[in-house]
Amino acid sequence: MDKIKILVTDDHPMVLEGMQTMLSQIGFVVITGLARNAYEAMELIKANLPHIVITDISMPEISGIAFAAKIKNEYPGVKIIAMSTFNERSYISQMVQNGASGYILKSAAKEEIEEAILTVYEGKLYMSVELELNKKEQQEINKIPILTSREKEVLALIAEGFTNPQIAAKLFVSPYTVDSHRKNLLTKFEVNNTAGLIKLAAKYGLV
Amino acid sequence: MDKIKILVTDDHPMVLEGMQTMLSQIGFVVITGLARNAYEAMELIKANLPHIVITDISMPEISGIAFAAKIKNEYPGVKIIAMSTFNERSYISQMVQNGASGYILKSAAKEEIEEAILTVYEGKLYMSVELELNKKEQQEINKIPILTSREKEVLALIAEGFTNPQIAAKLFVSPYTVDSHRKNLLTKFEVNNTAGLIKLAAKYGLV
DNA sequence: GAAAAAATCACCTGAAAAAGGGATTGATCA
DNA sequence: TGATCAATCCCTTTTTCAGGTGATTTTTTC
Repeated sequence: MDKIKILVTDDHPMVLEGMQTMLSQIGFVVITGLARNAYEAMELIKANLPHIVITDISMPEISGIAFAAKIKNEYPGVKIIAMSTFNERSYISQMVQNGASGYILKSAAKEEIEEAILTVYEGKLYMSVELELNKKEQQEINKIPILTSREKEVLALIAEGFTNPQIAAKLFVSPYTVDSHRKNLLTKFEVNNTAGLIKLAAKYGLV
Repeated sequence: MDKIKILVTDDHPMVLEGMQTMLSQIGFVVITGLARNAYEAMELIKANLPHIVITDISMPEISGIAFAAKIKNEYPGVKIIAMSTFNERSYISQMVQNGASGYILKSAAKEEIEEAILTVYEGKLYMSVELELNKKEQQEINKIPILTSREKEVLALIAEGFTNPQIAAKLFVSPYTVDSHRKNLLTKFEVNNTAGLIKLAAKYGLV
């Protein structure tokens, strides 16, 4: 079979180096590019159209989250594997929201990266095993609701402390509409008031 | 002159790989070991006595901070360069307290690592230039309100999504009392509704 | 032992949110 | 082409919240 084309994006040269070394030891992949930021990466994607983009989550300028959205928008076929350090797993949900198919830690060993690439290449979802410290968290991730873009907007404004009328004015829609979105948010998050909503949203890194 | 002997400690294999590649490109250094944790590192220090130990700050089991103290205690002559990601710079002072002579970010390029090694080897202090943007951060930390224990209780229950009457029942007090606490919380956090309250509380790690 | 802070309780008002119902339009997709 | 979903809008009732004002009783602190 053809080799799986991979592009790696990370603002840390050290991580790029490490990734390059590791990936070069995997027979079935070929590195089509190493980028230090989303701009460079977009150029390289345009030039080479990789199968999979492995990207860091926290990068200056354009974050991995925004980057993922951009990729999915312009190249829906490209799979994305998010990469982060341990203490950033609150962003998992955001990455998944924005189209990531996999999530690995920077502490991942070669074998895990290999598995992640294969799994994602087959169209499945790969979540780092080191993430499942317990079953509860795993279950929780599956519980993270998928929000529409409008719902995300409304959620963000609610979190900022705006009331329905204020939000309605900002979005140029009727307060009734905002109320609908709000109700849908409560339903999706399975909570019964704003406090629970914001707490969960904060937990999942959505606000 | 003799080459500068360096040992690198990091729990992320990728970072070790990257460091190895980078350091091997610097003429005047030689890697005497790569360790994934403080235990391994102590063994390697014993065996080879490096001039400089470059260590990650956040590691499981023994943190970089404790590790630095250990090194300085047993091998006072060994210089230490702390390494971290961007969002950990609050630990700088602790590392310096514990004997680190240098601080670099994992995003450092080869040239900076080179400079850091030379500077530290000469007995001087090296601080990554990229660190200085924390006046706002400092201010924000000072803004975190001091809550009474009762307020913390109430805040936690609000965050759980309970209403004032429910909280009152749980705490065996009047709903009026809960309401008072709630209002004090809003005042202390300088917000005007629950959404803002929970968002801030989540940000500060209080819920 | 006095002063300050924390915790408690009370009442009122008006605004907002929650919970319930339903309806229309347009886009997307199988 | 029929189904689904997102986004929009509408209505009512009940409950909760936010803002204000004021007071008493513990507990802590100086």
